[in-house]
Amino acid sequence: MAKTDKPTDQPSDTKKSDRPKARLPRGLADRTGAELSATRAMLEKIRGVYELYGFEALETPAFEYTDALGKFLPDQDRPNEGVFSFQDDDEQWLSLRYDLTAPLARYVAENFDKLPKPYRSWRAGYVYRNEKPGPGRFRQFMQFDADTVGAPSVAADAEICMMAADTLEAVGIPRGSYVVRVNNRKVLDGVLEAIGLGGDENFGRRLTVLRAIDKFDKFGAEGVALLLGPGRKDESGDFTKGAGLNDREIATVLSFTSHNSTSGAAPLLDWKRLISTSEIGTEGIDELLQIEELIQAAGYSDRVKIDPSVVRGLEYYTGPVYEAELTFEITDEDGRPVRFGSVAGGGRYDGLVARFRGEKVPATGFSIGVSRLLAALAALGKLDADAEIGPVVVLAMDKEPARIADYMKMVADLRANGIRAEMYLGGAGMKAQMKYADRRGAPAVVIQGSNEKAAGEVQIKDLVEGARIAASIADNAEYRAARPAQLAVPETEMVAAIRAILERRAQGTLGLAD
RNA sequence: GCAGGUGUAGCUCAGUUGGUUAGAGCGCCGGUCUGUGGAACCGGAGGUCGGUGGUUCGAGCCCACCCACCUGUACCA
Repeated sequence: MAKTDKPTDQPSDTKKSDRPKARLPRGLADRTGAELSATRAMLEKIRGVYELYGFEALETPAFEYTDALGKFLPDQDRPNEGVFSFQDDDEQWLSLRYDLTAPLARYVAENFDKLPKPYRSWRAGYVYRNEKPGPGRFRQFMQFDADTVGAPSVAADAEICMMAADTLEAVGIPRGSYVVRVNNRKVLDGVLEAIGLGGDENFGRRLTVLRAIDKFDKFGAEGVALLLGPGRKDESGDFTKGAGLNDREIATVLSFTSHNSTSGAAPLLDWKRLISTSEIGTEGIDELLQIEELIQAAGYSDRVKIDPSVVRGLEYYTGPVYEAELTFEITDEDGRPVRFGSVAGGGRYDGLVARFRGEKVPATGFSIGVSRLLAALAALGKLDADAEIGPVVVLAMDKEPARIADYMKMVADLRANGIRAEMYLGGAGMKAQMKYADRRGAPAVVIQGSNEKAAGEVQIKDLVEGARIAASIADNAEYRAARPAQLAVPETEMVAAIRAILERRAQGTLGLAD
């Protein structure tokens, strides 16, 4: 920008206070190079597993009619509570999807007659939730779902649990560093019945109890007991009201849910005796026994385990529920342990399609939180995070049109040979151009001033090698004079020389681990 | 939503008992340089001190309200 001595020379006709502030809305994120390619690679791996299991692709739009999405209808005062909503020309409410299951239910209901049953599909895409963002929690995030619609058998549930395990391993989570935990909502219902919380009038308290159980991994048995009983006070002194159960009832609930993940039929049979008075509970246990049997037969017992503390979506799931949890711990930069917890979850939702069709359509599905899984992989060091190799940069040493044409020709030659290349298009001098090339991650630059031009040569500098050599040169004058990792070649050999550098770089990357 | 905390340049922070034109380091942009990334030197951009209102001759500093962010918690399809 030109030097100015008067503020009236402002190039913009807007006053500073009128200019918008360049800022990202909270809870959203920009993503660039390495992260994007890592995401792409991960999505490909997940897709590979899903398709191997026989699921087919489906894409639905980012928004739907609000009533098709479910119970989160906007009201006049707070139309965007929880979901982002807006009105169409004809006043109908539309909402951004908050998961990929509700749109699937709509799609299946709308196309029911055309689809093979069971219908097995996968979907990947961004979903939107208008809630308070936090670390690792965004208002736009990606999910990757697979669902089987029209299959009443628990074999469909067992299959999805096994697929979840295969998927986590495919993206690089080692066996033993995760567990897929399975429960059955019917068992929890049976427990609730056993402590006298059956019936419509206890709906609210049932929710409170289930929410308390869901906090097991966060607060432990004592914390959950407080939430089941009188309530719990957190670190800031804020108080959470409890479910008001008495000691015996609390003990009953905990006798189920405080078990760690298990496998084998024995504990299940114990639990079955405990809730033998409850018909629904007994049914739930029987389903879990079947799942356990299928999992054992397929050899997944070390990865997929029964765990009666899994709760998941409260008013949503009707049978088996599952959750994939990462079990390793990582410490953050402050040395505090970070748990990633659940990276995927799902369950059976026999009521969702019925909303549209009246008749029950049993379905079971599973959703991976792509962003969270990606963060976990990054922490594990499992991301293919080789820094992207930038383009070869041809420096614009002279700015006359004829010379620019020369540089453009060089770039064209490189591109014709499949080498990523560009001419420096900015207005700055050579030093700034070198900085630019450095920042772009360029493997090499091509330099041709008038001297080189007269000699029919170009200077080619290997930036990676150059940086290495430069590290041992302290004095600036010496550094400049040395021109490290730079060689002059005839113009006709420019492409070959660049290619040699790129090949050396590609090999060097493998050995750079030390 | 609730509870607690924090707001001065892109980042990390100074800023006297309230007193002229709000500073530093790092970063950023450019130059010194027919030339070379890092280093050095020189120059530059960048702040209505989170916002609004109040007290005062005078507010970055005091008061009120609001907003944003952080931590915990609630909710989470």
